[in-house]
This record gives sequence, structure tokens and C-alpha cells, in this order.
Amino acid sequence: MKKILSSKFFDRGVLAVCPELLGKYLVINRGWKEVWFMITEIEAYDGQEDLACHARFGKTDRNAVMFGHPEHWYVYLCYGMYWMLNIVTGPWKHPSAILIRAVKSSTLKGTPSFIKEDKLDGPGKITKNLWIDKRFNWKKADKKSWLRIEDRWVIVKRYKTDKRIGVDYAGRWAKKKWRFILVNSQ
DNA sequence: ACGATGATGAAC
DNA sequence: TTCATCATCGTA
Repeated sequence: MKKILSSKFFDRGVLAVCPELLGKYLVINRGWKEVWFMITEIEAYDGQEDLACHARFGKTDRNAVMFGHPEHWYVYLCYGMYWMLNIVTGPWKHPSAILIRAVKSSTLKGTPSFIKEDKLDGPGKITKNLWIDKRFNWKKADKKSWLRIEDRWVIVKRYKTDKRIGVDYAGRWAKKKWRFILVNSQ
């Protein structure tokens, strides 16, 4: 089963989108092949107030996409080596995005041959394995895109929340449980 | 526990 | 122009 997400899916507050994004599929065209992975762990970054969010500096060249329309990719380089893949959420002009931290290949279809790992657990591992980089920044993640998100199978969903990783500098915002982890998936 | 590695934002 | 920082990861 394959279901295209409504264009309104991402046009909501980031904390409303997160629980629904878990269990959806990250779909990418590589060459003539299409591969997909279930999204199993994500983090919310919400607005200029959120001291862990890049938008805390106000609008800059790097984070400008977050201030724009939902359903666009925000891809940036972290620690000089790893690309971080984020999807912008709504509402328009409210800077927010979801970092995709972990995915796993579908047990229904198996792992594509060029992917060594069954689970890509870490935002840098996802982009490295799937060849995702700056080229996707600012691109819309709709059904025509080579990189998009789809609803493919209904799953029984349970998730937990926890603190976000790598943002200890953010004071009270570091304590917010804005990391969403799928449990008992499949 | 630590180094690789380079863009970014702020200060000067 | 310089500087500290950084939404990480593989190796030790």
C-alpha cells in the first residue's frame, strides 16, 4: 500500500507532526531504483525561542528555509563532516523542523543491495548511506521529488519521548522531551 | 575518551 | 579576519 501524504501534513506545529511522522517512509530515488526506509526516530526544533534550534539566531543564510514553507528539506553540515536531514514544518514563517535521526529498512521488502546496514541509527549515518547532501537543501519533499516522505503501510504504533541529543548547551530547552522514538514497530 | 573537519555566527 | 562553537561518528 502506498499513500501520498497530503500537502497539509507538514503544515502544522512541529510537535503535532512528530508523532505522525514516526512510521512513515523516507523514500529516495537512486539511479533507476527507488528505496525506502521507515522513520523510527526524530527530533523537533521549534522556533526562535527554542535555544537548541538554529532559528535562535534569527533568520540567517543557513536557516532561512526553516522560516519558509513547510514540506521542504533543510540540510546542513554538522561538525564539518555530516549532513543533517530535516523536514520543515508549519505554520509558514514559524521556523521549525524535524531532524530525522534513525530509519530502518522494511522487513517486507528487505534491504536494498547497496545499503550495508539494516538500521541507520544516527542522522549522519542516514545521509552518508543514502547519499543525501546539500543538494536537497531547499527542495520540496513532494511526490515528484527524488527524496520524499510517504505513508506506505499502516503499522501499530507506539512511541516514547526523550531529551534531544547533542543540545546540552540549550538550558531549559535541552530538557524538553522533543525526541520521538518508535517502539515495537512492525 | 577523543580527534577529525569545515561551516557558521559573533566579535573585533 | 579571527575565534569558539557545533542537532556526529568511528576508533581507542
